[in-house]
Amino acid sequence: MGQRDAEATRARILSAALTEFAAHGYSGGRIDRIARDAASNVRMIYAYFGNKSGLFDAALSDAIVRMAEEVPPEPSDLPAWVGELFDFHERRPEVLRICLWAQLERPDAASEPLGTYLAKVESVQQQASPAIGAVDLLVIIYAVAQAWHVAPVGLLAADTHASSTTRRAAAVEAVTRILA
Amino acid sequence: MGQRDAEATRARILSAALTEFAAHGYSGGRIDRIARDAASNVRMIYAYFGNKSGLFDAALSDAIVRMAEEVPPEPSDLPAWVGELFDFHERRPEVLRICLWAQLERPDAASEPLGTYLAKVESVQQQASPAIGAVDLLVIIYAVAQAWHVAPVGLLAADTHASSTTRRAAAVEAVTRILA
DNA sequence: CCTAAGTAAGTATCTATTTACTTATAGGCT
DNA sequence: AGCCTATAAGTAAATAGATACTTACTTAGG
Repeated sequence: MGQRDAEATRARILSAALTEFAAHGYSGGRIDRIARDAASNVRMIYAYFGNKSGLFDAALSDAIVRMAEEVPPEPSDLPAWVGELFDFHERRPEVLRICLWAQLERPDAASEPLGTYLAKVESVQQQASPAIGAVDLLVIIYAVAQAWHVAPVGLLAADTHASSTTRRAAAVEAVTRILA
Repeated sequence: MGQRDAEATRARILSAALTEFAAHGYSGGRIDRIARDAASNVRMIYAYFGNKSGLFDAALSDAIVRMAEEVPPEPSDLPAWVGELFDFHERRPEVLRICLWAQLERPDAASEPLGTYLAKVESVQQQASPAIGAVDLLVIIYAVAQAWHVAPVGLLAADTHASSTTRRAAAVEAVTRILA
């Protein structure tokens, strides 16, 4: 294990790719920058990931898997879960950003790793009411957790003395009321 | 007013730009395609809008203004308003898409036209509770209205027999409960 | 006939991808 | 053990195609 460590290089490239694509998206992301940031080489990227889209998809999957690990589905306490999702998005904004970008630029990419969350749907089913189905409930909770990240900046600026604490509380309270 | 109509050409370019940027984003959007789709010319785009970012910002502002006109703020009945917002996003997905893209690629662009919505904050103030402030409430409502457009595709696929009608009802119901 | 709308054909730069090359390292052979 | 070599890791430089933006020109119409 000297300077030649395939796994380590691969991991560095993946990490740099997440940063780059989260910041600039797929078509805005630059292979050269990723190679430089990873202290590696353009050629290695193609050796490991085939092409740009392969790299993007790998970075995306990696990010989703990481999220699924850090914020495991918790159907028994959905208000608590929205709080944890909120925290995660504050802690790791790159994950949400690359997901949003994937949604816009490559909507068909990496729907796979989502299986973890899908498994939760059934458990939620019982909490769902006739007015709001299980999947719709999850979709809404997911949206509430990231609401402040997709809200127009101009709107947020209106909140002169806002803190992430009060926002988090608002998200939890909203989901609590939805379930009431 | 023959074939030479500056206003009409400008409008065609703007419309084509909205379509293009909504589909591919700022850095993915192609000036040549916009010129072709507008049945105009690359040179005209630069004559009217200066450069690519000028064109993007113009298309974005135009879209936001159109939204503000079609779905006017209605603080007195927020559940009804979320329903109308939901309908608007179904009717004109380009507007939401270009807004999301602006959020990611050019977060500082075009916060101006949002003033219309900001004016509503005060009216909402009274409906806000200590747990959820006025701005946060608007942010959440805004997020719920577009929830199905930012939800991972894989999650939506789980909803085998979903319709926009039931989704709309879910959004309205969710906001109703939040306000209860 | 003069101004502004419109057109066509560049140009310089950028960027994904490849080709041709160098160096480290694991493992078989003596 | 110590050499030798096949293979995988790493590098540098070229290429081919896009793409934002310009320059030089043409034509409509008041």
